[in-house]
Amino acid sequence: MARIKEFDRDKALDSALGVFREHGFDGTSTEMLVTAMKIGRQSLYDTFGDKWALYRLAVERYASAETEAHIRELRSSGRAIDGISAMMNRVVAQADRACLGVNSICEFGQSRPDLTEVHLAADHRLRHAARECISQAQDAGDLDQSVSPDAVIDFLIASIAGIRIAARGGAGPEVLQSLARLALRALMPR
Amino acid sequence: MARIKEFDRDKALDSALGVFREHGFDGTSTEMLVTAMKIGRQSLYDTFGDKWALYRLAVERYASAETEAHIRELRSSGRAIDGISAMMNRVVAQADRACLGVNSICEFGQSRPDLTEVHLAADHRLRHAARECISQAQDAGDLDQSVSPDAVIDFLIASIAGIRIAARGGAGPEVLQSLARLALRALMPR
DNA sequence: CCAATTCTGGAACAAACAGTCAAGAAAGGA
DNA sequence: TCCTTTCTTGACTGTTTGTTCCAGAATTGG
Repeated sequence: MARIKEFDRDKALDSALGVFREHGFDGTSTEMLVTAMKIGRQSLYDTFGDKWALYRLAVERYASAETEAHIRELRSSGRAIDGISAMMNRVVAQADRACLGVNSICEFGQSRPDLTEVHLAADHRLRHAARECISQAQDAGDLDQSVSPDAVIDFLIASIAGIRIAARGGAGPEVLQSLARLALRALMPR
Repeated sequence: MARIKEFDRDKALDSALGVFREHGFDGTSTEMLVTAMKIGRQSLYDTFGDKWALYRLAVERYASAETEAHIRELRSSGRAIDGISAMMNRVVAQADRACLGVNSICEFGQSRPDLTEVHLAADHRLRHAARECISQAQDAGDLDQSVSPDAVIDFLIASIAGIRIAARGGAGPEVLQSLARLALRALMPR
């Protein structure tokens, strides 16, 4: 058993994540992985099990980091609505890099229960944090009260996915910005 | 050269489309294709060239049919805004089947120029038809005038993608319905 | 400095892959 | 009937896949 050290493990996982994110699971070969991770083939299998386990781990890591980043933005400002804006702006700013979450949902749908579990966990975590923020914004009169917080989150998440797909399809920054602006418009009080 | 007859060709292409739509390009083997299409391997290669050509053709066919369906809904009613609603409702109603357009953009991004071309053509066609409809709705006071028609189309397309990703991720009909409703809300006059 | 551990590189594996070949069945027309 | 074209079938090729095995280099700890 040859495990690589903890420090390199995380860096290697990040490299694998980058490949999966760009090429998907089926589009990524072990050759591409060992090259990008700069470790031997054997170390890969000893450390991560097999290709699928590595993929699942990468998705898990990505989902966790992304969720954390969303929440950080949500809480970045005193006014809750500004936090929501900040979250969407971050998505727009980073839309040039493919989203592993959207990618994996697209590639596998609901066909892999262990993957679905990962998505559900991240969704649950983000939903929990966002609910609070959204309620605040509603109380402050910055968000329409007639839309339930859960519906708001669903809409924001779907809008984020839409923005990322648009970006992957070639849309420029100004278009993405407009998409985010319109998404927020849907939630404003009238 | 053994070409299969025109009638079967279309049915076979539809079958291939169904497989690609569910499993993507890399996730689909020629074995799966010949089984689903119910033709011999040789007929496949003689008729369609190779796997990639068949895929491109399937995407082209799908994009064309989907664009046509969107436009049909857009023009289904006297009031333009009702047409837009109808388009979104159709998307919600059919969201249980994966979208080959979203799928192929997710899988290949901008890396295949011949694919990008197909997407651009469909986008152009839909945009052209929708512009007219949106202008009408704006003139009728059913859509906010301050948002440019092109921005409206981009937003609608992105929202459709978002709805479809949500569906593939497991969202139920009532959630999808709510997403569509909120998307339209963003465009309403205030 | 030695010995155990950890990692690398290359070779090897069976399975699956996309694509080709050739022989024959089916069908259609004369 | 016979001949030509159209299509199916199954075997075949070379490549690539994911994974494992093994010998040796590097690193580590005592």
